[in-house]
Amino acid sequence: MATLKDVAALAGVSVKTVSNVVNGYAFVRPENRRRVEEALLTTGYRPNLGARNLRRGRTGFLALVLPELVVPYFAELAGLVLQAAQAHEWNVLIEQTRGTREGERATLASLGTHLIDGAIVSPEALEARDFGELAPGIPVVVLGEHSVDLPLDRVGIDNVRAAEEAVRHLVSLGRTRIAAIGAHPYRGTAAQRLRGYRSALAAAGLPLRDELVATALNYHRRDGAAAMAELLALPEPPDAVFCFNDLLAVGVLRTAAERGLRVPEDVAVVGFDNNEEGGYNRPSLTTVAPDKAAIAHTAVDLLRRRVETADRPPERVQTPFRLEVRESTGPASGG
Amino acid sequence: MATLKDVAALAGVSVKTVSNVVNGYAFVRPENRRRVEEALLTTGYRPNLGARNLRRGRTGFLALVLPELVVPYFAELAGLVLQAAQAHEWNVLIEQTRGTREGERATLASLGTHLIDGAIVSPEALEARDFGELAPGIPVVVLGEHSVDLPLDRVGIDNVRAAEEAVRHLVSLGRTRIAAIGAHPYRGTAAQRLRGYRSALAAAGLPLRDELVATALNYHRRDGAAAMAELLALPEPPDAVFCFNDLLAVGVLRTAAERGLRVPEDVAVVGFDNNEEGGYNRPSLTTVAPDKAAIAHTAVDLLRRRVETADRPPERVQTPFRLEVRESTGPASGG
DNA sequence: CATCGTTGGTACAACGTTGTAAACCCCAGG
DNA sequence: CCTGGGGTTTACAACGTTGTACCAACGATG
Repeated sequence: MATLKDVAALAGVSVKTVSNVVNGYAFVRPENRRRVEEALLTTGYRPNLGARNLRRGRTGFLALVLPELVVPYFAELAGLVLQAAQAHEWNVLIEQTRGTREGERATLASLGTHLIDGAIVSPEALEARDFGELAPGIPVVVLGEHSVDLPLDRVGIDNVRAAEEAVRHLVSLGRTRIAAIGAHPYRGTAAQRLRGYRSALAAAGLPLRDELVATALNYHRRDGAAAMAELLALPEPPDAVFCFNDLLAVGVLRTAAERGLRVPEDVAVVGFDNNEEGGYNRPSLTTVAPDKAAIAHTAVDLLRRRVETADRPPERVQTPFRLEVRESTGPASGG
Repeated sequence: MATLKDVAALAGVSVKTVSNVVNGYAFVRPENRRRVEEALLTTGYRPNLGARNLRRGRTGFLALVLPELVVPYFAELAGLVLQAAQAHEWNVLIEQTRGTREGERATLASLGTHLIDGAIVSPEALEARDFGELAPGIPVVVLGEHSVDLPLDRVGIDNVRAAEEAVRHLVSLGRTRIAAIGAHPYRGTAAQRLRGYRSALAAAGLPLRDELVATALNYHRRDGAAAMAELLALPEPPDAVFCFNDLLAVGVLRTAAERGLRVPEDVAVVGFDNNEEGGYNRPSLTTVAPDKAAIAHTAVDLLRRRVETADRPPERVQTPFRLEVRESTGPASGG
């Protein structure tokens, strides 16, 4: 593969002159510029980014740390981050943590090797000190809530308000036994959504029943199905379910259908994330729809600014969301 | 961030001795080794991979080129490739092409910049010459079929046989008007699956009806829904549909339900890819299930061998698949 | 004609790492 | 005492790029 040296030899100029042409330096004699450009074409020169970055002190890489790509929310988000990063000439390195604290710690630890300019991290189980100890000096932007407050840039929606809106919607349909699926021992977003759920119930004057709050250690379809099975075994089963993500809701819909329940007539269901999948379900899924493109774009932009000037106070950006009302809480269902 | 030089200064030895310790060179005096290791700890040294790779001529990166992450099949595959690559100490760079020829050309072209050791490419619209011209000398493994035969390593299932098996299954249910959705002007896999569809019909003595073969320029849910709407507008609509991927099938199921058709009683539906989503649909989706883990693992391994020895004859590896029979072709449905 | 500023070009060093080769030390053997 | 040969360490160059400093040529100015 051709290097600057090869091009220079062919064009009969110095290496630096070729470098100047490549980088658009103004003062090059037309004659030389022509010769260099010709040589560039015939050799098919492409800059060695590794060397360039070594020299420039930047790597051109950005890490995107997330639990797993099979979860549609993260797949969609990753796609959008890829696009946003492209605009800033960043290559994206995706790392899966499998959502475990060990996985997340290991990933963060392997980050500190000069090969990335910064990281966008979507944590699930991380604790505060993990960041400080394991990724020292690396610019980091955090997606969503996390349990402990850290001086890091952060992007996400207002989960409390979003959950409130979802539950208020169920209340407005006349539902009184509204369950929640997705409580979690240490996930920050889960705590926020639970808080919104509770405050909305309280605001509506509905009682808080512990048996209607189901824990989910994972947020996959099967966990939603399992949780719904337990809720339906209650002496007084719920007439509405608020799920902390769409996958849980899909599992809920499946279980409800298997038990012969009609949605929304017997049980109304609301999800969270607005995965494409939910719109094609039968019934289609009412869901909290965060503006994922805004999240991706904002995260990349925050990271860019953090990389440029490290000594800025950390920012906390809230991106918009809306409630997407569909059949699973609608007036009539196809089911 | 600490460099070898810093560590060397602290330990009172030369840079090379530190390098030797870091790389496990045998002949270092115990006294010096101890001092260096101590200095490594106190400085928190981490090698600059950019520089190391520049020197070694390897980058430690691998590109995964695919149409889009929002398509569950690619998200699942990407997750598995990430895992497989980790075992070989490769970082994975994901590039989205959006499935267009221009996108794929641009991506391949941007690859030739020394920053990756090789690429795993899942092409949709690429033509033969694009590879040769745009990614010269870069080790490439191709996923799935593509139109033109090229001397490149390739991994995939036998799409013809897989499609045959799917259609045979529909025939065995007594269906006679079996439609196919997903024909495509230049996608290699589409051509193969169409061939399997045709040969299975022929083997069963069923007529080939052109109006039952629906083209889909994209393989998203909405395309399946649209194609199904057209098929149902036929004077004699199909009693079974074979979709070239699960997303199309999900769209088909949705449209069928909206028209009040029962699946599988009125129309049986088979998909392709075995996305997790399909198992939770109502009815759950019968589908061709390729062994994605095997595909990912094989692709990474082929690439490793190609990088190590470039002058091997290209290999074509076929990975296993099975037909996953579920409710959408089963005896009874919940719908 | 000397001086100056501008334009165009080059040599060199440096980014952090590792391979090569040479130097150093020490001890055994002649 | 010298020599040889191992173990141990180091200086140097190189990977491909770009910033800095410097040099050369030129026309304009005094």
